[in-house]
Amino acid sequence: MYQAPKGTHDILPEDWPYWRHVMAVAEEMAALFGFERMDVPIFEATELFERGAGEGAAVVVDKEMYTFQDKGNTSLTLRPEFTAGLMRAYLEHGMKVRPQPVKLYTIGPIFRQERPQAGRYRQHTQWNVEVVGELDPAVDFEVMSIAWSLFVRLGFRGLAFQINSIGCNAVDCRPRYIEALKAYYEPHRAELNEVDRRRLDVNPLRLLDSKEDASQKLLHDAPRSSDSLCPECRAHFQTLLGYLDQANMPYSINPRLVRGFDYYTKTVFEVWAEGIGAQAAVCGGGRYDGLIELLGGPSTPGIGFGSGIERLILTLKAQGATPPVLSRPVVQVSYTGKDEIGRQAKLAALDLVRELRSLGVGALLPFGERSLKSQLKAADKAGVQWVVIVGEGELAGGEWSVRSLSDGSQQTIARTALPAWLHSHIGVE
RNA sequence: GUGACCAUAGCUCAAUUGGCAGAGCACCUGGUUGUGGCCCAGGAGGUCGUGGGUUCAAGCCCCACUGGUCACCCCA
Repeated sequence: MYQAPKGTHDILPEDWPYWRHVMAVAEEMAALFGFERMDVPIFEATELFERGAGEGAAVVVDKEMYTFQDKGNTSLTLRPEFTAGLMRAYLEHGMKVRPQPVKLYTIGPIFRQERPQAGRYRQHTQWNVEVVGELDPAVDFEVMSIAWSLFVRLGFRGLAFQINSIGCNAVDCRPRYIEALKAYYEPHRAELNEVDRRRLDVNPLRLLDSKEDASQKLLHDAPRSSDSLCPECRAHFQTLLGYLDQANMPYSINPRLVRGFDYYTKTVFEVWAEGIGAQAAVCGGGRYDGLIELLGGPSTPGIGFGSGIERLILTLKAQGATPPVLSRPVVQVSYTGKDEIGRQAKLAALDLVRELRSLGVGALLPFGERSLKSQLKAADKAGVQWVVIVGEGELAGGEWSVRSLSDGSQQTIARTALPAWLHSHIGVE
């Protein structure tokens, strides 16, 4: 038997109500905040993602990307994120001539070859929101607000922002902070395990979200990036926190919240919700003022976030939320009879469902040679309100039987009057 | 990539010391010629994840692989 590739999932009919609900609310929020949808290809030139990730992360990134050669020997990669592709499109279409900032969102699958675990898949679907071309902290606030609004609208409980500023690449900002961090940890090198010693050498910021016991103890007194910001980054951060205060949006400054890639600057944030254990974050984002320049464009600020739909649905289910019910057909047209009468009845049923559907009335047609009993059972399971029965007596009299499945009552209605009658009785019990 | 646990019908799970493959739900049919839900009866549905090995005999023991879950690594 074939099975879906590791880390991928089928979305079954019974899951679709959740998907439709989450996507509809995301679209609704985008409209409310004035974001426009823009879609980018599912694969891009490999180099885009490699350069987007920066030198330091290239090795790690390569390892987890789905990269392949096409028949023209071009190296392509299934997108492992949205931001790089969206910024490529921003540059390619000269979007800097549009009114700034450009507010974009997109929804679609992204691909990373990681070991699957709860809420983490090799193919997952992300809602991604970006604002390009404006440095105002109010933009940071706007982006955080749209994420927040989505989760509130979905009814999530236990919501809280985690926020931090990791500064910029100015010498008196993050570089100075990283030196301070190294200076703090270096005397304790012997206490660290192998993984954290490697972090100390390669990516000291990552020591901050280490889950190792020894590092946990050291964390309490470790220097905080938000205390080591240059004047500009400090002012940006303080202004943003002021906006959050004024809006009464709950946050905690999390000095351990960092990002792995060099182009991230200033604001980083996540939203945490009750629900699915180790993966508490329902969205993660940050400011990337260095990215567009890294891709060969003019220095342009940007900020955005991504939120995994699968994880949102897991959270919805864990919190016991149910998506809105979908409208389903309310009528079934059943037919019965032997030989020529059966054929006539089936033809009449075909005509009636066609007419009902053209009036916008959802109608089901049973198939095969099932007994009337079997057809009624199926109607019950399908949840229809009315069953029209066409058989020998009905054909002879020109009046068709209409049975209400809710109370079992049954009446006859003239054939010509039936579509209008049903149309006016939809939803009426 | 590392570690732990796991894999039997569509789903949830049984199967004694290694000795005939099972249940509930779901699906189909029937319970008198044309009437749903409840009930009753019957039916269909399995390479016991895959491939090797041990054994007279393997769902059960051993090995490998594939996949799942959880945590780590990493997290654009």
